Amino acid sequence: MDKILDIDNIDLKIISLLNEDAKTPYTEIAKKVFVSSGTVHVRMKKLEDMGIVKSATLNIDFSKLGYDISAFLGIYLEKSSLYDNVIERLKGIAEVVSAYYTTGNYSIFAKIICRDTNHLRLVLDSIQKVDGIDRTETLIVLEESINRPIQFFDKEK
Amino acid sequence: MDKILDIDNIDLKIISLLNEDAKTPYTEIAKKVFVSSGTVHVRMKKLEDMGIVKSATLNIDFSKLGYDISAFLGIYLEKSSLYDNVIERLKGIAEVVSAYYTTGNYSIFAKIICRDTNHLRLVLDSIQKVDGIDRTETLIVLEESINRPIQFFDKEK
DNA sequence: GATTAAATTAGATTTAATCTAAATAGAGTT
DNA sequence: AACTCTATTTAGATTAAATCTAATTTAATC
Repeated sequence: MDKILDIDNIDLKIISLLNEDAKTPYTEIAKKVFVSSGTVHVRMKKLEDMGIVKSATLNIDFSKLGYDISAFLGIYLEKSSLYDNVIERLKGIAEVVSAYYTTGNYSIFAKIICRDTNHLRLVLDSIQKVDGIDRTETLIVLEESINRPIQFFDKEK
Repeated sequence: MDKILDIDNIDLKIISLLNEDAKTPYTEIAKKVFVSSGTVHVRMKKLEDMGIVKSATLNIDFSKLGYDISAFLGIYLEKSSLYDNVIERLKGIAEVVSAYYTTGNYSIFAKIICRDTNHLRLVLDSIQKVDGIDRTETLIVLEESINRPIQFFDKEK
């Protein structure tokens, strides 16, 4: 029953290598993991079928694309029962890239990405207008010091 | 001088499409953007050379890999001048996946991913032992309701 | 409208992905 | 231990894509 039991070290190594660069050819992965490229295919197919590997995305430097400001938002709701409604509304705001239900003071914890301070102001306005949102606290990101995938294998040690 | 001027709608469409699925063949991207696959290559090479597209990573369902708990940490430092030192120490903790310098109360805002509550406790312990960290506030993620890339083109409208 | 520079394209070549069938390895049974 | 069944891995063949090059088209400037 436990999905984790179906995953061995070969799977984890494949995931780790592809997580560093998802465009690495399976033939190259195969060499590093000491199996055939066919096996890499079979394993990746399994991982995708199991829903463990969902897709591959680009790692984009948004600031170089003119999206210079990102911010975390702590959102307070009027009633916590409004959670689902508010999430649906947030999905309609393109600048919202993530939203979480978390323990702590906030009802919703979200992240937004904007071009500049003016754009940020517009986005905050549209979020504050969403029915059910009481108030928000904004943590503007001034520096991203760490941003990396989980490390399954400790390289240092 | 402005990097954004070098980027046109073709670039943005290519990025958008590949951001949904980075493994989409360039030939297929080419059809959707109405250019040749050679152009997609040239554009992607340009975007990579400019550092706009940094790499491609897998989108992994960590809970299915046994990493069931993620949490945001608001970290208070004894002195804000200790920022760089503390970041270096956090880089040594495998479970820390991101860390930011933000406005607001916290000196550092970080995210960690753990297997279970016991693992979380161990990681929090090791973080609280880092020299320079005064105290931490933990926001445990109970549900991830939104997690998506920026949408350059509004699909809804 | 001619000239130059830049970007795009088609087509050839190299490389990788994918598929299939055979070989191997593993687990359980007698 | 030999046998059977099953699952996994592999090599090799086929299909498809990436990559490279040279030619063409497009755009910009005079």
